[in-house]
Amino acid sequence: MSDTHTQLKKFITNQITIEDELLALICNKFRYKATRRNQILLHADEVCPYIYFVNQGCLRVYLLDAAGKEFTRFLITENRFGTAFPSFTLQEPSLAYIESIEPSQLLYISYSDYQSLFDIVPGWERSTRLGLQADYIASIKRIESLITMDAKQRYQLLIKTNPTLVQRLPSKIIADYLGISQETLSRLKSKK
Amino acid sequence: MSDTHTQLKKFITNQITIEDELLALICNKFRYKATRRNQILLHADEVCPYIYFVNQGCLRVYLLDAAGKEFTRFLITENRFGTAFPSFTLQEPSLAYIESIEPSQLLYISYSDYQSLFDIVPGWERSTRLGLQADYIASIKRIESLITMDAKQRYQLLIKTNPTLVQRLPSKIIADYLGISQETLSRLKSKK
DNA sequence: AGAGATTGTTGACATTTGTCAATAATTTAT
DNA sequence: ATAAATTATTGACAAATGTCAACAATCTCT
Repeated sequence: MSDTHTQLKKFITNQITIEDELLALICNKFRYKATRRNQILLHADEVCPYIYFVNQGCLRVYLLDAAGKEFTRFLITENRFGTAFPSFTLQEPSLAYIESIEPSQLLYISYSDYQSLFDIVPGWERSTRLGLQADYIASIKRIESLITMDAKQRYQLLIKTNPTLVQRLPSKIIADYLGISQETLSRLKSKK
Repeated sequence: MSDTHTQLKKFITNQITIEDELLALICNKFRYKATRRNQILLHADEVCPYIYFVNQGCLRVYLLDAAGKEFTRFLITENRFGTAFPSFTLQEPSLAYIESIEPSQLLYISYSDYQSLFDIVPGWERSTRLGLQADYIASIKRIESLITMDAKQRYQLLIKTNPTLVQRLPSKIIADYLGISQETLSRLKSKK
């Protein structure tokens, strides 16, 4: 486990002060998994059993409507946690799919292990709260961009806040993350 | 304090099991405030000093762009917590304003008292985490509605999930909460 | 109760964005 | 390396929504 869990350890010790034994207690609950490109980790209507920590690669949480159109709820890259959050948290069927859009190296923990850590490890609740705070703030910013900005402004914001993502992912996916069509994004790019 | 804090107590005991003395310790940090209609509680560019709990009435967290256009980030009604979350959490200048759109009865706690409770009261961290989880899930649903639905669908969803809000607030505010113009909303309503 | 302010409605038109389709470019898998 | 699949671009057009303006309806405050 040594090497596979170092990023997770760093993530946690960045948030809280914690003894090595307790940190190990947390890390022991996380198992390692490598995925291929486009591998589906969760289908809609399933209850999401895991929350993932991305060591390497990229996860995409997306919705699929009746017409087969896809909408990207979240993109999760290195050193971030990600899951179908409502489904995992409430243990109810997911509206979203999870896939690894790149070959990825992941850690994952089951719902029951995740829950047990709240009682077993002092500090885990704080670490989780801080993570949630950050994720919630990010989602507020996203809502704001969706209600106040047009397609072009949102694209430029994304380039500014997450330039790597834009370079790294097919623009098809960037487009539906921004809530616009592939064609509109293509036109935005050519017009400056 | 008896009566003014009963709703808050109920909110907390709904989430966690807690002894009366500890619950009192929490409640003691919350002060009471009555506001008039349209009273501004926070201006943009100020660091938000408080998080509010709404006993009665309604808070609105909104953005104002250079052209004077308003965008409603959140509406907070009875028995919910609300604040300019990024500003309060990170103690940085707010992009948003907070106003009470109705005459309201509020409880509020300062940032430092809020922080101190994490260390003083076992259970407060859990209560906060659970609240955050719920708020984060709500914001994810909102993002989804913004990227997957058109104006009409979003309006119908709001009617379904929050019928009271739609009746109670001026449709101007409902419109910019939905991210659409007042005129578009007016047309949606007449066309069914 | 009534004046003034705010909010809501409607029409005409502009703008943005989406959709469909054809083709080009790129990537992937063998 | 090459064929097949995927992704990106572009054009023409349609649909959704925004903007501006005029007016009506409704609140609100004294």
